[in-house]
Amino acid sequence: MKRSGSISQENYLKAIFKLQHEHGIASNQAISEKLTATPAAVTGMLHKLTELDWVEYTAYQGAKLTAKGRQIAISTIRKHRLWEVFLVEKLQFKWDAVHQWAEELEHIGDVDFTNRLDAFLGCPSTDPHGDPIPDSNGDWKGNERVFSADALTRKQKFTVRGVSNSASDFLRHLDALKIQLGKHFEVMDYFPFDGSWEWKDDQGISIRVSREVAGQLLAEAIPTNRGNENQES
Amino acid sequence: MKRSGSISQENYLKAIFKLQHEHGIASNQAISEKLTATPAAVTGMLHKLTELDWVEYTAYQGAKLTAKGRQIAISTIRKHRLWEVFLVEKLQFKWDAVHQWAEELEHIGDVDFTNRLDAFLGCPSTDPHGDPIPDSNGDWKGNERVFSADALTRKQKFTVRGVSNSASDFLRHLDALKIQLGKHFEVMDYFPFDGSWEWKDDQGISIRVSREVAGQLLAEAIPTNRGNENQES
DNA sequence: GCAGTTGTTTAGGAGAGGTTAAATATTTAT
DNA sequence: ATAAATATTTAACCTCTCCTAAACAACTGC
Ligand SMILES: [Mn+2]
Ligand SMILES: [Mn+2]
Ligand SMILES: [Mn+2]
Ligand SMILES: [Mn+2]
Repeated sequence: MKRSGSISQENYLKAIFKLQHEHGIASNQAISEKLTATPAAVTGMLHKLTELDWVEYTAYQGAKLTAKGRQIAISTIRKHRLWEVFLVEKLQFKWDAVHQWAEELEHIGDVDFTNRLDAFLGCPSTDPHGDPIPDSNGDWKGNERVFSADALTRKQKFTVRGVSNSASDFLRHLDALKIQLGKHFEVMDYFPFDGSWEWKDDQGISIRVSREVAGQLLAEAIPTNRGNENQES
Repeated sequence: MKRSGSISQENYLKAIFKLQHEHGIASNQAISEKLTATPAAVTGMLHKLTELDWVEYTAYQGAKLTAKGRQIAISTIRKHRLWEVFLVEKLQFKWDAVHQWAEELEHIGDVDFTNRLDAFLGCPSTDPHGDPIPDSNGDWKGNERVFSADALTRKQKFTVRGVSNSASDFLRHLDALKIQLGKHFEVMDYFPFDGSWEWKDDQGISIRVSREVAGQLLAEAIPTNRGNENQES
């Protein structure tokens, strides 16, 4: 089995998929920004994707994926995230360096290939940035208990679960702060003056975290332990 | 660092590299057959590659790689063969199924990426078809003791070292004959009538091998053991 | 409700990499 | 040496995906 669509088409479907989740519909402009193409190019491609029946598109309104389009988008995202796991776990890339390569690798391989990669990696459920990896049926479980770290409250203990921004400079900044996925912190203080925080890690080491950082970090609250130590399964 | 040339350009350089080895120069027709493109397309691309200084090309004569062209070709071949090892060793693909995917994967990754992949795979020296894998300097050691299996002589013991044809149907035929790389055989008989052979493996199991098969198998002779059992290191 | 701003589409065109068919070179055979 | 066969190049055109500039639709403010 060959690639579903061209590389460019798969990139469009992926972009529309993500925008549809955020805004219900993917506007021409939003797509054009996400793919750094001109709005004119987007209009042209939307016509083609409509022809292929992968997108439903009303002029001046925006685009939504059809069932087939969504399937292709999800399978591309699945491949992207699996390759990212491969790059970090097997090739020892840092998490800020994998996106560019995954952006190319995601267009390679059919269902069988992807399932083999998945199995080889031990069927991971999230990628190096905490994003869920769809299974071979295109299903995944979002973690509903995850929320933006700027919604934390004093004394709250939490686990870092993901980032809502995978830009290299942000990820390297997290490295500098020694913030990694899975790490536990406790909220020590909040400073309304600039929206910054003080968090303390397991070793009792405190870090100062800016509003910008907290706003793009995803956290999961750890229930206050009442005679029950291990919340992690 | 990004890709050296476009995917198409890399495919041309690879084809020219191989043809140059076989015939000293890559003719338009040979290239066109190897890439299943029309001769007209080849002429066009040779002009472009000449512009880039990756190829030296004389009209009606043929093409040869420049130093830079050879470097790109070798690095592409290195990636191709490393990915093939990955697909067989890590994703459990059969050796007849890896070429198609490697043909796409070979265009991904820079020098650092490739070296990481190489290290992860344990710096293999040959791919699943016995072909040598260039190191990061573009050097590799060909095995001079390897020759075509149709040049064997009766009573000769040998090791299967490679295939000179990686087509799926040939590889599956070898699977059916239980012929694998590294396996030892002894030549029991040769039948001039149809050029076929009888070979016996380690377990004393005999197989009949056609002229076509022997002609595309690469063997390495095992020196007749004079009080020296293990020739393999 | 109408002007202005903003977003979208259309028109025209570019470049990369192909194709087919015709024109040329080159090689082979007589 | 010349005619025929074969290989290569050129010419014209195609598809894909992108671009810029101009036309057009849809919102916004008042
Ligand atoms: Mn991509
Ligand atoms: Mn990711
Ligand atoms: Mn290729
Ligand atoms: Mn191979």
